[in-house]
Amino acid sequence: MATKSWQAVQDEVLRRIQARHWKPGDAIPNEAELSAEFGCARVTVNRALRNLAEAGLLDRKRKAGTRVALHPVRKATLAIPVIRREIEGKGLAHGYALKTRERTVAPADIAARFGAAPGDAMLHVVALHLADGRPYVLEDRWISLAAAPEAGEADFSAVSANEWLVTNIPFEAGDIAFGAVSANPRDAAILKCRQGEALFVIDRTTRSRGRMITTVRLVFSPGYRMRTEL
Amino acid sequence: MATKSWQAVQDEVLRRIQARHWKPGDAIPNEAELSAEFGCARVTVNRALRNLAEAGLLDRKRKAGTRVALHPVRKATLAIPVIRREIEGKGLAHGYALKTRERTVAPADIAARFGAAPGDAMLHVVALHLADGRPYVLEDRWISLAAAPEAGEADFSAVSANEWLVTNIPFEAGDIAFGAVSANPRDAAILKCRQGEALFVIDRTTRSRGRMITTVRLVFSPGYRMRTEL
DNA sequence: CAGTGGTCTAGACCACAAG
DNA sequence: TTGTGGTCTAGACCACTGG
Repeated sequence: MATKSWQAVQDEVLRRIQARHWKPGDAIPNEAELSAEFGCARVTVNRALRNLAEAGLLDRKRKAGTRVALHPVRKATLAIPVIRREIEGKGLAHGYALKTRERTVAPADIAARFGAAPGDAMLHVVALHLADGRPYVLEDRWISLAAAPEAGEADFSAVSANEWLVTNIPFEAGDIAFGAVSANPRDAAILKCRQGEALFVIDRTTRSRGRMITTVRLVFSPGYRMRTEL
Repeated sequence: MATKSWQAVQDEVLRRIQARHWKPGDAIPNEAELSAEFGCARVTVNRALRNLAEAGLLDRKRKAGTRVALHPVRKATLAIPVIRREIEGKGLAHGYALKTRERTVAPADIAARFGAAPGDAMLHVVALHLADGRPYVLEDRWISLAAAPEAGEADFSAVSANEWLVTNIPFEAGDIAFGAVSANPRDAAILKCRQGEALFVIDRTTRSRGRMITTVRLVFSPGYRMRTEL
């Protein structure tokens, strides 16, 4: 049997897992044996197995070998585009309205998130994104002027802070959380929904050059759903 | 300059992007040139650049070359473990209580999701997962008995349908959506929260052997947040 | 047509971890 | 200690696609 490409090897291994030929917890043959069986180079097998391991279907350890994952942790990959492009990607017209933009000191909870001194200068920007003229998502953002002084020059009236940051500040790392909140009076007023309505939110903080740059809460209009395949 | 491992190459390329040495939209040198500069094999450069492209930071096309992405689409990878393990992973005790389990025909909306005939036999299972004795998530699931007849034998009183399916039905593909809903009377009663409270929900459908197997709505207790790094 | 990324190979050495 | 995956190399051919 000459299984050539790494994708063919991956497919065959996947087939054996799904056919329960190799069961969860089982050790599968090592790379040398598989490359002999498939009649290909070991690197080819390595690429296929590495890929499956990244997908969570295999557990690999040096010396211990490769095993079929007992509890396959499905990895869903969410694409998080710039908001304008997310809307345009749905074939809708993107609209944008800056609500407030003010230089101020960070309130305690925000400062804590930044690990910043409470008195540090920050920029607080609130804006609404629209899709075909209807409220889509409320962007409530804090930017550290100590970490990103360039942001002090941008006025965010035409280009959203979301987009300005992506194109102007090199990104490094961050964390993101998803949740649900009840619309507070401000949310309801801006998004034109009822108070207390369930809204999907994303909280994101971004670090760059080792420092906290920005933290944002995105509050989506009622009914918003974030989808992906797995 | 001898930059050896593919990770070192990746780091150096990342550095040049973040330092705006290579700007968004710019074409960067081809693999042969970079491998010469770094004093390594072309495959090593290929691995580094491929990785960055998968992460959304580079756009690669044959003949056209490699460019720094104009609108880097951040990819967040969500790990979606079995619920029991998610709870145990937080150091909490997992509890489980089956609420209802009934053989019935699919209501129209569910049948539509399955692409099944409205009269097809289905299994409807509702259960509550607890963390340290407190309601954690409500699992409301439909299973196609036509596609997974083995499920008819399982009673789901001790092992949740979530876990039973993962260990007994080979997975293939599916889609997943995240959103927010207001607690309806049943949700509120089971999760012991107020009606109308904002709840985070996950809707997931899973296909296997080319057929729809199951669709589930997970309704989380108030305050639940799903986190990840990016 | 020709340049660029995509992949394969055979062989080698290394790094980690189980016993 | 030793087996296993992780990676690197040099060279080769292929596949796509822009000009």
